[in-house]
Amino acid sequence: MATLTIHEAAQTTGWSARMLRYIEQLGLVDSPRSPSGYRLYGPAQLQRLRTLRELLDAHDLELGDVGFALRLRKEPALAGALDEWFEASPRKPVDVPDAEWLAFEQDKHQSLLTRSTA
Amino acid sequence: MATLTIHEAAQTTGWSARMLRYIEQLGLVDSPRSPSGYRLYGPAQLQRLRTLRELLDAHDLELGDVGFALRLRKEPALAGALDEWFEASPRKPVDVPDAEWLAFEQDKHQSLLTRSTA
DNA sequence: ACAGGTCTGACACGCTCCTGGTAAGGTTGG
DNA sequence: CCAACCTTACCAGGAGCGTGTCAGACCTGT
Repeated sequence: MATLTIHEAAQTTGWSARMLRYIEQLGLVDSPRSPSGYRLYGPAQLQRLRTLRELLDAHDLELGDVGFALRLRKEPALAGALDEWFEASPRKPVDVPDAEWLAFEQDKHQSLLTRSTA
Repeated sequence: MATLTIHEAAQTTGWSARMLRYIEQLGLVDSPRSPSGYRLYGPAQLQRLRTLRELLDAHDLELGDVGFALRLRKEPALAGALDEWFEASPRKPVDVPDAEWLAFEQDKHQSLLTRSTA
C-alpha cells in the first residue's frame, strides 16, 4: 500500500504531525481520508509537502504567506484589486459603481480644500 | 503649494502619522522629501493612501498582506516558484534528480523500518 | 480485547506584527 | 530666539501566528 499515516508522513517529510494538520487547515495540502477519517498520504501529497518545505526555505516564506498566495488564486477579485492598486495611476475600482466613484473623486478635493482652509 | 506635511496628510487620509511612516517603511507609499528631510504628500500620495484604505476594508486585508503582494511583484522568481507549486499535479520536483527521488521512495520504507526497530 | 495509533478541540508559550507613545535633536516661520 | 513642527530610534502592549501538548473518543491489527 502506498499510503502513509500522518506520523509516517511526518517522518518522511520533516514536518510534525501537528503541522501537517495545520497545513491542511490552511488549505495548502489536504490528504484524502480513510473511511473512518484517518488522513492518508500518498506520493502526491508527500511530494507536495516536500516541495512546500523547499519553497519556504528557498524564498524565506512562511506558511501564512503561501496561504495568502492561495487566497489570491481563489479570489480573482482580490487579485484584480491589488493589480489595480499597484498600477501607479489608479482608475476606478472594479466593483464601485460610477456614481459612487465620482462622489469620492469630488469629495477628495472637497476635503482637501476644507482642510487647507481650516 | 499642494503638498501636505505628515500630520496634515494623516488628517485627510484617516491614517495616523505613525502609520504613514510605517506604510512607507513597507514600501507601499513613499513620499518625496523636502531638502531637509520632511515628508511631502501630494495629491498622488494622498490618492494612493485613500485607495489603500479602501482596498484593505473591501477585502479584509492587512498591510502585511499588501506588503507581500508587493514582494510578489518585485521578486518574479518568488511568484514563479509559487505558480509552480500551485500547479496541482506535481510530478518530480524540478530540481531533484531522478536518482534522489527514487532513493527517497526506497528510503521511505527503509526509514520506517529502522525507526520502528530503533 | 488490548496496545497503540488517529481524530478533533482546546490551552499555552514564544514570536512577530501593528500601533501608539516618547525622547533627543534638526527645521521653520514669526 | 522661541514655539511648533518634523526627523529617527527606541520601548510597550494587544493581537495573531506557529508549534507543542494534552484529553477524550474512536479505529486497527494481532
